[in-house]
Amino acid sequence: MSKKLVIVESPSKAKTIQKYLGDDYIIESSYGHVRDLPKKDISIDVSNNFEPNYVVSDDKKEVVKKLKKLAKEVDEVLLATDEDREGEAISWHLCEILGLDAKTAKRITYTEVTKDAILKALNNPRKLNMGLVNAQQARRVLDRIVGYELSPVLWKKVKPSLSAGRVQSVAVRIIVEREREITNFDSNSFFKVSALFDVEDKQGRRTVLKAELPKRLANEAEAMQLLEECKNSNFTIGNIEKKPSQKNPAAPFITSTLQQEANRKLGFPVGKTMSVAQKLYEAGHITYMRTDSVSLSQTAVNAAVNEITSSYGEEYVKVRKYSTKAKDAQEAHEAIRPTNFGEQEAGANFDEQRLYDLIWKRSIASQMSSAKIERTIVSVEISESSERLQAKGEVLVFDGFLKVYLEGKDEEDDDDDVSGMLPPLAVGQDLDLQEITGTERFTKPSARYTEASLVKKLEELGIGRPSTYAPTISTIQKRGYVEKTNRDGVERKYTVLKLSSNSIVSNQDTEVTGAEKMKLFPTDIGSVVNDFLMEHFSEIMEYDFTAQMEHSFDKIEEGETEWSAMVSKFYKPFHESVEDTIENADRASGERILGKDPKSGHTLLVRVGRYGPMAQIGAPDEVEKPQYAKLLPTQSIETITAEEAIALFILPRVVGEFEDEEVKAAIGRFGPYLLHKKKFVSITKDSELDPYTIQLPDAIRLIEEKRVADANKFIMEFEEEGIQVLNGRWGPYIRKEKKNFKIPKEVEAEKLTLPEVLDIIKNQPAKRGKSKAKAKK
DNA sequence: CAGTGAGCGAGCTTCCGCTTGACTT
Repeated sequence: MSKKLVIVESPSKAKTIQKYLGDDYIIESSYGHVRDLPKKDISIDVSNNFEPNYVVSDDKKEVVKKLKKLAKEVDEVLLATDEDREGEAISWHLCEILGLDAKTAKRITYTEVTKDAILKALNNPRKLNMGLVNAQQARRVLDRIVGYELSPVLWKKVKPSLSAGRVQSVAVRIIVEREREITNFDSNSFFKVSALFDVEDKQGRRTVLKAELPKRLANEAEAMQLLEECKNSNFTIGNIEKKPSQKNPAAPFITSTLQQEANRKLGFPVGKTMSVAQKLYEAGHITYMRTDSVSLSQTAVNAAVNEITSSYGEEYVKVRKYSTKAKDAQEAHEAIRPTNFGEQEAGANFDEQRLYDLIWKRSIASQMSSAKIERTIVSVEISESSERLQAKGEVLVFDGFLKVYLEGKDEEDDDDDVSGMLPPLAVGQDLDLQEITGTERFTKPSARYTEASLVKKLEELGIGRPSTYAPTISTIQKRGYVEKTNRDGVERKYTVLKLSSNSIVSNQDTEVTGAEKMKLFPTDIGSVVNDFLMEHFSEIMEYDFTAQMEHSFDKIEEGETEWSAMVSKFYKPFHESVEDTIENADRASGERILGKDPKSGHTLLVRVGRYGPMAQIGAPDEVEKPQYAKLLPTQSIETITAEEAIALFILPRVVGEFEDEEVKAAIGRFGPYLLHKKKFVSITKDSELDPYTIQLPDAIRLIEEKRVADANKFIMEFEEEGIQVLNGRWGPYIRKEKKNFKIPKEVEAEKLTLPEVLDIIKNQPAKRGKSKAKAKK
């Protein structure tokens, strides 16, 4: 019997396929790409047709060794990597390292991991598609050139260790531009009018009908005028309009929509969604989670139909085919769905269970009938005004897919005020007015991005791939271009006019506006780098740069263009502008001159310095030694005012004297602190105190609290050995010569003896030392 | 652990897209 080796990309997939095939087949996994350009330098021979220097990555040496050995033992190797550009390239690299002839090697593909699909694929092997492989090489080489030529420009002109790239730099641009849009937004106020009427419901009970003025009124005077007219008006039902409508379910999940929905409904950051989904995938509960295809296999549709029929009834079934919107989608996999629809619950922990539940519901709902809704719009006439009010009602006639699942929204529309069922009403009916209010509202700028809504935007622009959304978002945060933070809102007053019992009262109310939770904000360094790249490398920063590139890749795939010719066409002008920029561009610091310091008369400016954003008094030509102060975490060089900048120089500030020594307040690397007798005391955020305004009594209290905490810190001490057992933030730990050691959970710290302590120190596992270990080499 | 911001120079940093583990301060 002849043996065959089938190579796929993912080990979980290998396991599944092994179940479908007999002992004649050995299914192994390549764990993704097996060769790549080394990290240390650009590794492309520009003068030799951009020849890439591919090497087997360190973490793939073992895999490659195993595959080589197996390839020798079998009669045939089948390349079953994903059916997309990257998958085709992996197969080609496998040929290269396994010594297979790329012209004759057997390539098999399938877009769903079902037994039928796999067997069909095995019977229809094809040859390697070198067009796809070459398009991938162009993609790889181009990304390397952009990343490895642009980043060093930033090291020279902005700050070391920064990075730029086709995907990440555009992601940062999106965030920077949105922030500026918000900063420059002029909020206008307007008035919304709504009325409450007393009416009888079906059972004859008094109930409330809410009606609104469909349009906005420009100002208080207009609102007041309408209310005045209403004072002496009668209100009657003018018209009742009923409109049947229907709602359709959303398509099954792909990576980007899963990330968005898990963020909206479960509050997961995108990286968490991916790692939880990975666990579900490895346990065999769901199909592959990195996909851009909304299609379901026939097997899956049948299973969903069975489940819907038995759980909800036949009238809830509607088989639907979804097509993928993104035009650059590669559709190498199915949509993300449960592998077994009969399994309503799965997952090893709460997070996995919740994510599985979401996937199960979304997939099931995608094959369910539409919800039927009857919308009613009732107009209310005002006898003394030409305006009309409107009441909207919605009745669910048939729930359909809503029985299971409704997609979440990114922003609540407060305009969309649909209340459920309306009471019975008749045309010409008179209405009893309870009250009418005119409420001042404000126009809002576009919302800041969350991780998930940024993924949505990137996907719309065709930038990035399912496997890179989460890593990209983490990269731009790691580089310090973007921060995910909360922001407190500010109070805002608004006017409410209320007409009731025939008199109009005007009141001021306050609301909190602009509060943000887990939103992406650009940092100053992010803005400075963005502006620099926009000025000197606008082509790469264009939102459609990737789309244009994809267009060229299509031509390579079709064999119209050589991949190196395409890269060359891009490289020449790009490299020239890199050299020109290095030669001629000024350093970028985002410097803004805010005016003069009133005390010294010297220039007051803000800029990004070596340690981040700072304010400075005195330009280099004015004074020998300028004064510097770091900006607060909430401030930015783009929006800080001169007053705020001057206030930064108040620190360090002497609060007063305590026990014959000065108490100083300042802000350091770890936030605000007090300094007294050479001891640091943090001014914690929750204490509502800050170093600018803190007074002596509060300062003394903090110092004394710290003394108590320090006193409780010591559990025991072995002075001769220089060992202490201390209470820390994460529980008790051992300290020796400035090194900390973890105490195993099961050990009671209070009862430790010296030999036990020494034992813990000796057996402490090495710290995670990836970077350190490498540095030593 | 907390205060820095001159200037020099060595050595380092960096991309995107496929995959999983090995780590948790």
